[in-house]
Amino acid sequence: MDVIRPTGPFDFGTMLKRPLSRPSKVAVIDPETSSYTKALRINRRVIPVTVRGGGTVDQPLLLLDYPGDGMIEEGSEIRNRIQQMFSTHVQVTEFYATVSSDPAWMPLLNALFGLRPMRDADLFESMVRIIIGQQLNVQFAAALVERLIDMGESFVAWGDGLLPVFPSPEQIARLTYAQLRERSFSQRKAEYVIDFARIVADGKIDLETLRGMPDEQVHEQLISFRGIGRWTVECFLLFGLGRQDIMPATDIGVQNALQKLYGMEYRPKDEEVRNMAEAWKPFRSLATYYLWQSLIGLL
DNA sequence: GGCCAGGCTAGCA
DNA sequence: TGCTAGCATGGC
Repeated sequence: MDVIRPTGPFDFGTMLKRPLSRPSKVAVIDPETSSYTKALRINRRVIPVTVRGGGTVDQPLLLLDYPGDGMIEEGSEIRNRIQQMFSTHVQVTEFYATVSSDPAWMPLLNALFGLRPMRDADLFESMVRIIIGQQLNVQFAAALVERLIDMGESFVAWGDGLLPVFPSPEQIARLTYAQLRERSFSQRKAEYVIDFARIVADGKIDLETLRGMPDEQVHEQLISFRGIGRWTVECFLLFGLGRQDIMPATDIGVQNALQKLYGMEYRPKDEEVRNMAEAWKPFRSLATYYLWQSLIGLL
């Protein structure tokens, strides 16, 4: 049994109960046992990994379970991915110190104490999910993602059954626009998703190289592709690459959350959002995540 | 039934 | 450079 010890506060149970998007077939969440299972693509292998929460919020544990259990060569990469996915290294205490001088934030901090951003396991999957999420309500976007997963028809053995795997770039590259159109994708969205998969499958971009680039350079690299605009890059920096100081100021959800948080009579536009966010540097990603969380109940 | 949703592109001034 | 109509579907 592989063990990760995040620094506290870290509330795994709350994280599982409050995913920003609806749970997906490729990520099995069981809030009762506080467990999360997902198949990770690592070096052409697909490995189902189960993460269980343990310990306390102040002294948390993450218990990893996967075939080969610590003995396989992918072990350290699995640890890395899980730490990234659950933001175990994020400086949440410093974030609290930064925003707690603003009384408006206190209810949010109290309700979500120990919550860390949940990131995507895989850069390709992350971008595809974000493209699909453009402009659509979260619920419908999640339904479209599920339909795409169904088309991949890829599974890995898990327990007594099979665990669905998010389609690879090659699998999506082989689809036709018409196939996605039949499943309620708009023509444009079908093109964006499939064209992006083809770019990756053809090796015209290596997403892994983006990990080492500064935010601005990632933006420059990605913005040139059709269907990828500023908002999409910012969400990719957040959910894919885990950058710490991103504020997608054009995001309608962020704008609504700020209007609600401060009881504003109008919805702030991007310029005003950027100005407000100056106060949350260098933790604007955490601020964004908490703002999004404030939209899904409890507050 | 109409407006809106975790936007983007192409076309136009 | 900056602005906006059109996209397309489901949720509320």
